[in-house]
Amino acid sequence: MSDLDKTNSGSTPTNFIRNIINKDLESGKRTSVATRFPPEPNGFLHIGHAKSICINFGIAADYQGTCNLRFDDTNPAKEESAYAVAIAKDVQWLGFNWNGEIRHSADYFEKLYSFAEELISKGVAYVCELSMEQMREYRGTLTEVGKNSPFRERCIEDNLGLFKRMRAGEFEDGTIALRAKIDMGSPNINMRDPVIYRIKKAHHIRTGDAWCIYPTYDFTHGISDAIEGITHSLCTLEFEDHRPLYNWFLDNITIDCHPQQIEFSRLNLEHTITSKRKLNQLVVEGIVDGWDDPRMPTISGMRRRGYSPAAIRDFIGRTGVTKKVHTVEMTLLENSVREDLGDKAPRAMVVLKPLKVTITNYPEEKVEEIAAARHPQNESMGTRKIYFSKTLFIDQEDFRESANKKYKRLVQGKAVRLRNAYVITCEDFVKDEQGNIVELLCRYDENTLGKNPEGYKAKGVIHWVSGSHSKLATVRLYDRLFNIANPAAEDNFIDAVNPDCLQIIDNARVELSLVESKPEDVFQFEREGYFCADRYEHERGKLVFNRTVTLRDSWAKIEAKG
RNA sequence: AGCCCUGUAGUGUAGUUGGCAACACACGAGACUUUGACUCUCGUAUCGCUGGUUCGAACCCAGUCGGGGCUUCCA
Repeated sequence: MSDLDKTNSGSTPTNFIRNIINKDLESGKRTSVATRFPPEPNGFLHIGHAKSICINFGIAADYQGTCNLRFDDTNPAKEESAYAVAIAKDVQWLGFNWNGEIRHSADYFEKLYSFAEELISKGVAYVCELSMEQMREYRGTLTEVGKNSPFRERCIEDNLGLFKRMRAGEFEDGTIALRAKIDMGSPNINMRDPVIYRIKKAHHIRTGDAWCIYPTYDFTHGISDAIEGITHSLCTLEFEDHRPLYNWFLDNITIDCHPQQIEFSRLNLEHTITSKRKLNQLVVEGIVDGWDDPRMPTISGMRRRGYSPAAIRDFIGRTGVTKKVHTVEMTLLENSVREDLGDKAPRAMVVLKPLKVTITNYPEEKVEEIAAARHPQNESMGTRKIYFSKTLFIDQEDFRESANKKYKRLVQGKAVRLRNAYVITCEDFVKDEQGNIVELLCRYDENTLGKNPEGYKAKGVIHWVSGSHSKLATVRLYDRLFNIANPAAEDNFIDAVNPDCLQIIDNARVELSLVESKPEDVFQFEREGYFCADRYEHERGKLVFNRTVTLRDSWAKIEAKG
């Protein structure tokens, strides 16, 4: 949790929810704060959930309150245990600890059933035998009021008996339901006698076959909040119209706690999709390699990409909390990632597209060991050994036969600094039959290790590795999954998938120190970007790195302008 | 169309008793640099629109226009 404090303390900006809580605490309406994160275990958590997690756990932590993790498992047809396991792990990985044991709405099924009986006894709930189609007709539309069900005035005793028979399994799915008796003429459709219990003869991941009737979300959620003593029930905007119903249930049952539901807007991210259905489609159609593919906006995908929990939390903090629909730029996320990794990631040199360089005036068998800083601004991170020899590799992008003055890399006849080593001058180059440059012939200046050359200047600094002291590695260059800002608005979002979202390089040359790296270790490959050793596939004998994010690249902008 | 919510730089937020519109990211210009990185400096808004109240309005009032959500026995 110390990691958490570092990024959040003091810098948490205020928002309308905190303002409400502050007032509640000042007025004495509340004396403590209790929140909850209530996912349905029907899919994997994504960046949108991260917002809800950060808000709920973050507020609880800042007010010395508690935050429960509760699985909202009221629909056995859609829920799976595997999702529940993955969700809990993701929450922990993000750096949060829930209060006590994991809760489940299913744990309250017996209480919920009693509360339903209470509503029936008070004459504000009834068993309705309208079919689903009929119920839809009776409900009316957005502009027309609904009409009362013919079963609405059934007597309390009959309702009680029928409800018991529902529980006993005497009716088939969809034939009968328990409804709240509210107002079929309400302009808020949620108040038009909503269903509170339906028949579902399905196996539940937690209660097994104990029940064949299941409470609906609206009935379950608020009561579960109240049972847990939640003070502020924070949810997304689409539940706004459900708030009157949330309150109605709590006002009509006997319970001594009435949490306040507060809605905030969902997180939308440019170039990203956060619909569970659409993310599933990407997986099913094999467009990505699974829910944890580094291109996915899932928590597990971002983890595999190399985004740290601190970076994700920082990003969420920067997006703020309001009720207005918004779409955040991808650069904001990338900035949080770079800022975090800039401090934490040790530097290393990796050549993605190797171009052989022969130092013509360097002795054949000589090898020099150089101690290179792991971090230019943080000496405490120490040094690693790199090796200089007659045969080196630089990146193909770092050499041109000729170039204008803006090009600060190696050009024939010009000098350049090899990062952490000597200044070299390119004298000649070799082309193959196809005209590709395959080798550079350069001289090195032996008086330039740790000092500037005398009488001339090196134009720039490029990275390199030694031919004899480097290893081959697989490097995956990830780019945004969608080129367009709002793929969700497309008729077919699959068509908007960026064809270049993954480039696999299997002959990258990495400096020797990287052989020691472990899965999930992060690095800055100098002048290229931040990378992490793959969580699953990276091993000592088979190095696999994923690009987390590139470095900011002002040269790309200059070059694009021409 | 009924009900509910929402409009402040390119983007996201702050602006809580009316008093020079703040911050971050992005973008542009420059400095520094053994990473074209980092860091630093400077620049960028007639607060959706119209009218009213006021010495003074992002903020108060009226109207208007735009964006979003709601018609699952989903959550």
